[in-house]
Amino acid sequence: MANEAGALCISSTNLAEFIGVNSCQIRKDFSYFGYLGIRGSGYNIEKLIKKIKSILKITVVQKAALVGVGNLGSAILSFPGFAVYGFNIAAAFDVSPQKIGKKINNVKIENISKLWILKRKKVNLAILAVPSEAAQSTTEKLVKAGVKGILNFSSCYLSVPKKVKVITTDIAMELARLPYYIPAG
Amino acid sequence: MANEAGALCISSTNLAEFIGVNSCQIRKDFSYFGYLGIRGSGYNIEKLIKKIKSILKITVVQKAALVGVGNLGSAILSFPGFAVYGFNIAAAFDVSPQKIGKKINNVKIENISKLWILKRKKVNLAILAVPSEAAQSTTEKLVKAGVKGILNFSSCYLSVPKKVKVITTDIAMELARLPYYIPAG
DNA sequence: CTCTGTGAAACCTTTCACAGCG
DNA sequence: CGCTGTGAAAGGTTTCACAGAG
Repeated sequence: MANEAGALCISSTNLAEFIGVNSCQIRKDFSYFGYLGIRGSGYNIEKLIKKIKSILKITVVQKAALVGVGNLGSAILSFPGFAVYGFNIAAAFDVSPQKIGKKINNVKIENISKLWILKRKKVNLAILAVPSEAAQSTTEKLVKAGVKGILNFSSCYLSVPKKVKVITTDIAMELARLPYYIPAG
Repeated sequence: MANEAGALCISSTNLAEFIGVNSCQIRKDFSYFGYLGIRGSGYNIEKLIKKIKSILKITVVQKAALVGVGNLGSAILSFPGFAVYGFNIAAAFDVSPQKIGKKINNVKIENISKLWILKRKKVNLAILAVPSEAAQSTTEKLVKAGVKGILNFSSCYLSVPKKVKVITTDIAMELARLPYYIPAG
């Protein structure tokens, strides 16, 4: 049984169709996680979610800091989607005196010079939404504050020690990928 | 000669180091574009940029529409980064009467029921920043309005005709990828 | 009979290593 | 001598096809 709300299981064929890939892709990938399907019925959805969350290490609530409360940063602070994956924006920082002290979505904006408190607060993850010019220097402060993972929204390459992981997502570049697929006319 | 500001050429080794990949990767990839390097000196930077822009079809200014002027949508409207790739946000749409008629960054927010004007305005690209519940139905309206490419910020899969290209970028999912790389402790 | 899990085959990407141009 | 461009080798991923569990 593999269908809409209330279903306990989903087959590789159904799941593949749903996300637009081939069904053996799903089976091969899941097989690397061990035996988690039931022959004849498919994959138990709850078990699958638990397994994926445990692989991604998002079983417990993860604290993240936001650095740079401009337009994008404010949008991120108000973004409801993080809760789905169990994220909690535990702190926000900016340089602008007009912003420091204000609260957005119940998170108080701190002076960026106080980044070191992340170490004490045991915040491992940071979302970097500062202008490109400030990206590398802010990254270095984050690394000093003990941050181990950075989600970088600036369009530049960040140089970090090997133990720190950076994921860059450049909105303008994503948009720039679209015209390639569109026939002229 | 391949170095800082003012340089005309960059070698595969330099470029590779700069973006964190292997140099033969660069040479092999560029070789598919034809002969564009100069043995002994490297790749002419200006020529390289032109070539990449022509492949991506971003040599002329591309018009894009924004749909959904919430927190994220407003941030996108004020985002200066699109100009780098020659994008122009030519129109913005929302459902909320409080927002319709207002201007952000010199773009007037229109009623979403007027999406059809995109056809007349020859806008091929749309940035979708509406709540997940509205994503599929808004997509269908965009397709009817002749949009050929959609940059989707909602976390859901969009079903579209084959001739339409969707690129999804889920901010929360990007953040969810980070903990995997971080050793427990 | 349905659907998983998996070897084997096909396909694709990355790296090596070097001939040869500027 | 420096650096590109490229065959060949290595490495990785996707698809096929089917045995066998439920």
